[in-house]
Amino acid sequence: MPSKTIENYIKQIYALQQQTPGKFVHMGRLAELMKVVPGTATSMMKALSDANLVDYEPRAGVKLTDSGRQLALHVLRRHRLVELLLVQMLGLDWSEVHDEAEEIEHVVSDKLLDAIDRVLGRPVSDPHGDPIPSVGGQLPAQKNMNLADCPLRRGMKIVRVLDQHQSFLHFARQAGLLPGKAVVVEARDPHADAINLRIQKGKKSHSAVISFSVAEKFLVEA
Amino acid sequence: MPSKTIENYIKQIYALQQQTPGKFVHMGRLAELMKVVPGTATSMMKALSDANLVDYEPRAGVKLTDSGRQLALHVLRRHRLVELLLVQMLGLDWSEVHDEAEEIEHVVSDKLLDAIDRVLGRPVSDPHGDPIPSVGGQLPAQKNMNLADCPLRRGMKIVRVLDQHQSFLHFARQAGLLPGKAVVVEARDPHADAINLRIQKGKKSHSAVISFSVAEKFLVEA
DNA sequence: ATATTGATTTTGGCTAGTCAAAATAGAGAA
DNA sequence: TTCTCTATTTTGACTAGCCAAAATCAATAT
Repeated sequence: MPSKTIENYIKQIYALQQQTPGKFVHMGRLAELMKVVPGTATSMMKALSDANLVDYEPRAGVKLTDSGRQLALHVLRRHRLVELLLVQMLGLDWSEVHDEAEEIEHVVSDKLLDAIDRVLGRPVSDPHGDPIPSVGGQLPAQKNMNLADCPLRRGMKIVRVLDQHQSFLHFARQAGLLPGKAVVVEARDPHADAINLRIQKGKKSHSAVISFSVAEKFLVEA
Repeated sequence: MPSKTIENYIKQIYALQQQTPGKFVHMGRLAELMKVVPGTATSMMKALSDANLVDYEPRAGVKLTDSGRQLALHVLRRHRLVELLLVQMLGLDWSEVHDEAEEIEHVVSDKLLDAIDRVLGRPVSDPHGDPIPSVGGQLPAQKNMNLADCPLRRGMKIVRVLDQHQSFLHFARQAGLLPGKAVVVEARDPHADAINLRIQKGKKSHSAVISFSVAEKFLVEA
């Protein structure tokens, strides 16, 4: 079994590869996000390469192999099912489950994972709207718009929040920007880096202003 | 935070101290149960002694300090609440939850633990009848009889099963010897090392024969 | 009082994962 | 083409846990 450390490196590489598909993940960036010095990342990548989890090109970077991607998706499935369990069955707040799941994801057996999947009713996404990979490691292709590029003055529904930091999620909830909520982009001003929103809250609605970089964190559909 | 390894040593020492209260736990026995060589146990005990979790007397053994016992009970609380969660909310079999909980018990935060405790309705014992320590580390004193020393021909109720090995629990269930079930000891023959039981199963009942050492694993009350 | 025996401790060495700091390679500037 | 700068890699060292095997202690037998 891969250690918790290995699973975390693989998960991080997977996330970085999503940002720039096809490109190598560089040691500097990886080390920074894993909070280790670059030399540590280098030696770890050699180990992962020996384990056939990554392709490592010296001075270029790494890419996940098929089995590396497989592992990443398996960890992601554990993480997201655990998050949903914590929110739906144990009543934890959606803003705090990410950190809890970060630990638990490494100790969930396949049998337990299936039990969780069953009691939750085979869900397809977690509390933040992130899709849950299938047992076989399939991830439904989601090509969503976000609040920075969706049509203006049209009713949109939030389907996913990309930033899982606790403080950001607190802000998101306080603003009413939760998965499932309806929202309209009323105007965008690139020079001011400002986007005006109207957010539905039951029968009422209120407005809010966010920057483009924040808007990109909210995926929406019509 | 104590590592998973430390928590496991402390838990094991606690269990051994329950068997022979007041006495030192010897390195040989501890090493055997932790599946390490004796030298490893010795050096670990020095570390735990430095951390003020045990009192270590060279060539005599160890005893838990107050904070060691505190830690043991905290781990036990996590273990037993997790077991109950797995059985009651996730539908896992009581015979397999021990091993799962063995891993999960090391990654459950206080906040999550309280959430589990809450949704389970502040339970006092786990699926095997083992009492759950309080948040403060209190354990209700249970002085139960067992099937080897309880009165003959009297209706008894099983309250706890001490052996958590999967195969033993399979046997226990198959024999109908689960916590909550009614049972009568019909006869004991020390020379044959045999105890005759009559086990209630709904309206019906069936008989079984077990040895004294097995009988000691079933705690009962009138 | 001495020798034997068995448990315990010590010593040296191993792996996983990490850091600090020196060495090196490659991309771009001159 | 050569120099410089920055990212990357290498080297040496550290901690937590572990094992193998030699050394030591204490209890018992002689």
